[in-house]
Amino acid sequence: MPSEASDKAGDEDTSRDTTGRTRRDWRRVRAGGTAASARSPFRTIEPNRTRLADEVYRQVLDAVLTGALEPGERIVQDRLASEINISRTPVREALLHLEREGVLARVGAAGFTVREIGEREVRDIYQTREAIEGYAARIVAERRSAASLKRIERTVEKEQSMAVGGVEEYFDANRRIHRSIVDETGNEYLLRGFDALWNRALSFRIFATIQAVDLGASLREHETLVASMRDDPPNEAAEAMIAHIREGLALQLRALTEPSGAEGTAHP
Amino acid sequence: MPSEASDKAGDEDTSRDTTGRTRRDWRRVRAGGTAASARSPFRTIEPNRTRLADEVYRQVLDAVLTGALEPGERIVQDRLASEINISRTPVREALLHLEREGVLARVGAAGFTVREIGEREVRDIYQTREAIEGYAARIVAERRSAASLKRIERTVEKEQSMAVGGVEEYFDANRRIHRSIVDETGNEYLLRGFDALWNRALSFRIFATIQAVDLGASLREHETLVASMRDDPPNEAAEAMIAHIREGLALQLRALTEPSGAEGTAHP
DNA sequence: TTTTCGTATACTGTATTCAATACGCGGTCC
DNA sequence: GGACCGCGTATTGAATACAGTATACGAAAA
Repeated sequence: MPSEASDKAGDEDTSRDTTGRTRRDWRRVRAGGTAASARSPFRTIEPNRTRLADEVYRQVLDAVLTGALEPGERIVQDRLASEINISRTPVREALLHLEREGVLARVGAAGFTVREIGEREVRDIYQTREAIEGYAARIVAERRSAASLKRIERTVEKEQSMAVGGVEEYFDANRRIHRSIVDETGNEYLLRGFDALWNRALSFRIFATIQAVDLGASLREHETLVASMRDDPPNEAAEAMIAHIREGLALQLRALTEPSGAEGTAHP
Repeated sequence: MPSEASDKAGDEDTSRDTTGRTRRDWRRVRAGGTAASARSPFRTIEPNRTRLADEVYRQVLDAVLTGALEPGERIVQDRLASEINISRTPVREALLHLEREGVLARVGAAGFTVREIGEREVRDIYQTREAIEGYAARIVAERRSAASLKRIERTVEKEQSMAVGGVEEYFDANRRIHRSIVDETGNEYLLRGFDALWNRALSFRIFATIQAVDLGASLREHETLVASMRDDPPNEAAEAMIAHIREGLALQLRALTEPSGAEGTAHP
């Protein structure tokens, strides 16, 4: 059951009452998810607890991802707020959030801008991917769980069949494949790191520069990776993943320097 | 030059002028850090741009780290704000920041609490440390830079001599040693991940439970790690680091289950 | 006594207002 | 013509005000 790493911190302990009033034991409250009160015919209705700030966050991130907001473009809280007809407060919160994630940059009294990216940062991002995904491959290989491998295999197959469209679809499929591997570790921290990293990478449209790629070859590589996790010792599986990503970096850098469209195999 | 990974995104490009007014080229502005305007004898004096929210963030984090705020303890925006004599706005911002970093948890209409941690999360944290630090060891070993190794070695020596005090000092020294290795990768993302992870770990006082540890043995292990990075192939250096951390996890878990104080070697 | 219901209120989320600051434009001096 | 300087103003940061919701406490009923 991947992606469900809810921390059921089982400690229980009555908290010291500093106010003198009887009060709820805050240590046990909502320490993870709603624990589905057993046997009710009613489904818990998730209220519209949509925080406006989250909505704004999503919208701005999408805009950056789709390129509607280009790197270097200026973002003004007040203007954005009035554009979507809310107050500045949630807008501000969302922008600060994006800044902390490295997508935006605060620029003094002049607002925010979409951050740019240079070759150095591309390298760093790919390197960090190597750390996270290489380790994930190691863990999966260590566990050698048939179920895990099966799920990853299925993802590879599914995405393989779906990624017949343009480059965009392909990269999205690729992302889901890689994500499924990290997901299988069941480690919430690793997965969060992965997502943050890809968000950041995509926000700079790193992958958009690659045009002419051999999709088939790339997908075959993923099958190789799965095979390595199943059959090879853990450190070799990690090596394979790292090599896979490293080739992707090389391709990326080639595409950056000669923007005529890169040749060769694609491993974004 | 570690810890100074300022991304000098060298792209330059005049931004299209949408407003018609002459305006500054927002693409180049503050694309990372203050890029030290070349050759000035004066150091840029960072003005009192102390955002209140950052101050609050720091204070609350410190409180959690020192244990002044215990896990499960409730935090109310309004109360905190009046305690430090500012308005609720920056307090709110700081708390949301801490929530996103996993230190606090939002608890519906009842405010925030300091998040608790369970064994599962301890495992995840240590695992993620393996990913980041293991990879860092690999990179350092790959580069085999004499300067890098020297710096790490010096850090180990220095911290070794300083960590004669209590357990607190020892853990802090240990953290600096491990951090120096990640730092030598020069990768901003890895380093940020490392810091976030340790902040989170420390905020739960994971290490505080270990009492009786053999400091000398632990320090010798660090020397072994350095030797491995210098002399062994990269994947072996990574393996060594992972093993080192994994032993630390084992010790930690033992300490968690039998709170009588653990025996044996310490590798936090 | 224990459980259920109703209401006061204690919170957060959002809007609005106030204050400070750095940007950039226009004028001025060389 | 180009560099410098000062002021208006755009834009953020912080404070205050407002509204909605879930919590907690007390009263009533079983």
